[in-house]
Amino acid sequence: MKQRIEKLITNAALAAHHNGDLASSEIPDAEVEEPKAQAHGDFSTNIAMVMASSQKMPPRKIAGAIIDHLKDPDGIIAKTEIAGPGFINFFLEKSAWHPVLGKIHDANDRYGSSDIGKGRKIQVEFVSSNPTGPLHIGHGRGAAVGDTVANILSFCGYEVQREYYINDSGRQIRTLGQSVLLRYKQLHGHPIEFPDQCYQGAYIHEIAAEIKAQKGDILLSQPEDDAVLICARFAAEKILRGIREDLSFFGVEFDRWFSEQSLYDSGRVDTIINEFRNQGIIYEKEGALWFKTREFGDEKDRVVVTNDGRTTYFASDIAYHQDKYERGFQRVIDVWGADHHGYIPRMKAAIEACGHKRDQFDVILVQLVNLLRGGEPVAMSTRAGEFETLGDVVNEVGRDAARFIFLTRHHESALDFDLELAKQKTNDNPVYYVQYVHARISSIVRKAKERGKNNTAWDDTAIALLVAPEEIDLIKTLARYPEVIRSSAQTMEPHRITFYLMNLASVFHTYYNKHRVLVDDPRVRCGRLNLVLAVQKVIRNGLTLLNVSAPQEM
RNA sequence: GCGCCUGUAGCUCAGCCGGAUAGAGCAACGGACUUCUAAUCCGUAGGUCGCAGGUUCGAAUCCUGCCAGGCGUACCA
Repeated sequence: MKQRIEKLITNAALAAHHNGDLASSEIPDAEVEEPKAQAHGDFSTNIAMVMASSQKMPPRKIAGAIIDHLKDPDGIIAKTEIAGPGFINFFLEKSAWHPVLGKIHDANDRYGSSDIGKGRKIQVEFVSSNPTGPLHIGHGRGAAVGDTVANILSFCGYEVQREYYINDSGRQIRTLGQSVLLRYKQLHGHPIEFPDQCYQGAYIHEIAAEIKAQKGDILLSQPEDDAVLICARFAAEKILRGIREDLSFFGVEFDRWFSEQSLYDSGRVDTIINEFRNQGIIYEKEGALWFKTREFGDEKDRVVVTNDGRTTYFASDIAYHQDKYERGFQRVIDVWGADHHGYIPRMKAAIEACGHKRDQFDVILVQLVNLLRGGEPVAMSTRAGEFETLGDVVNEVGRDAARFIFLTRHHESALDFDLELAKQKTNDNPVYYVQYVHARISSIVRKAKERGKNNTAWDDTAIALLVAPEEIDLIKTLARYPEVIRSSAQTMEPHRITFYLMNLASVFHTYYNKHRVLVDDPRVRCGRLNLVLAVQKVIRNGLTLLNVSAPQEM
């Protein structure tokens, strides 16, 4: 609808120019918004004010010229007015809104989808938690954001791939092996000293016990390095299995699990380091190899190989991201914890050094989650190994509530996640508020069938009877949905959909409390049934993007 | 020190590529169930948009400086 109005305005401005009413041919794209105040109409534009300087005319006069040339062949505009310093306000006929329902009816579960992605390949990499411990609630937020962004982009015509990068190489994996081996020795009655930097959690004990059950005391007689490696591999595999299970339980499925170690095994890391060396963007200093990220806008150069010959995490990350583009992705999106934001400039540098554009790489930063129970913070120290895992949380509050709550904030705002609140089935808890709409409408449809009053055959004359203010409000809200999806895709902000759904739910509940759907007049009933069915479709559509269920009853 | 993020109603947050009188939920208070699910709705009240300048016809929104909180600033990941 908004786009239609924009078109009418642009055409009118062009016509005004051809007629000599507007001097300059410089016609900016009309920007149309929905005014906050109802008195300002259904839509308004500031185009006359924007054009004032280039046209060298007072805004209100420009507005007048545009209105004079406005063509409205479909008769959707009831009234226009020039207001304030030069706004043009549009008041629409109620009948202008009715076709929206037809569109939803026809598009069904594709309503709101678009082709802005034009089939371009895009990759979303998210979670990518080290396999050194179970996922915690912060990873859950990253998972919800990444998964939903992927859904939205796919809905908007991108070819999306979801990927999880497994950091299965390097020091932290070795530390994991050492931690397990120590606990294993302890189980065999050896006195041990357990260093602070080792992983403290109870799961380390469990893994050690499993190894003991499978292998007995055989590791005790092996060289330390071998034993550590065996423990590391065993533990990482086991933990990764748990991570997959937790994610799957949370409704997240990846297209690919990409191993960091594979980049070393295939020699990719060495290759890129040599390439950069030949290009002169990697140099040696004090025994280490440095990548000139400064030349690409970073504040200082970064080490890729340490002076004792170990590659850094950054080195494999360069190879990894290069590989992504070689797989044909035009755009790459990484979802990171906000505490990694300092890493962005060097990653952008790497992207550019590999011959790609900086804006082909985006990072979505996700702020931390404070886990609370009844307002009291829950201890969450990974080092001490005291935490509730994502699995525990999802188990306790349910997948729907967890996913929805993660998306009730802008991803860069810190989020308080209260376990008690998340379980509450009241309107403190927005998930149920939205799901309730779906259930209520399902109930209406069931009742209609029971009473044999379920004729919903499309009938323009029945739709035309939807003229109550609450009905028009509802249709207007439904009309906004495609725009919300588009902006959500463009900004990669999934919370826009969550907010939209809460708003749609609110408008629906208001309508529900004021009007009855199953009235005696068959045509009014048919029109209203079609209206609520459209609401139900959009609610389901939006919840599906969030991967939250749309229940038939509650 | 430098960089990034945040600061909007008592609380939790939207709005931020400039628009008209700044929004929602919760909490508070007062109402609405013989009806299609009260997990709902209606009403009242609540604000120096951190502070100070600047740009503009117009600033919560853009720019500068300051204040407060968080994070980062490794030959860690």
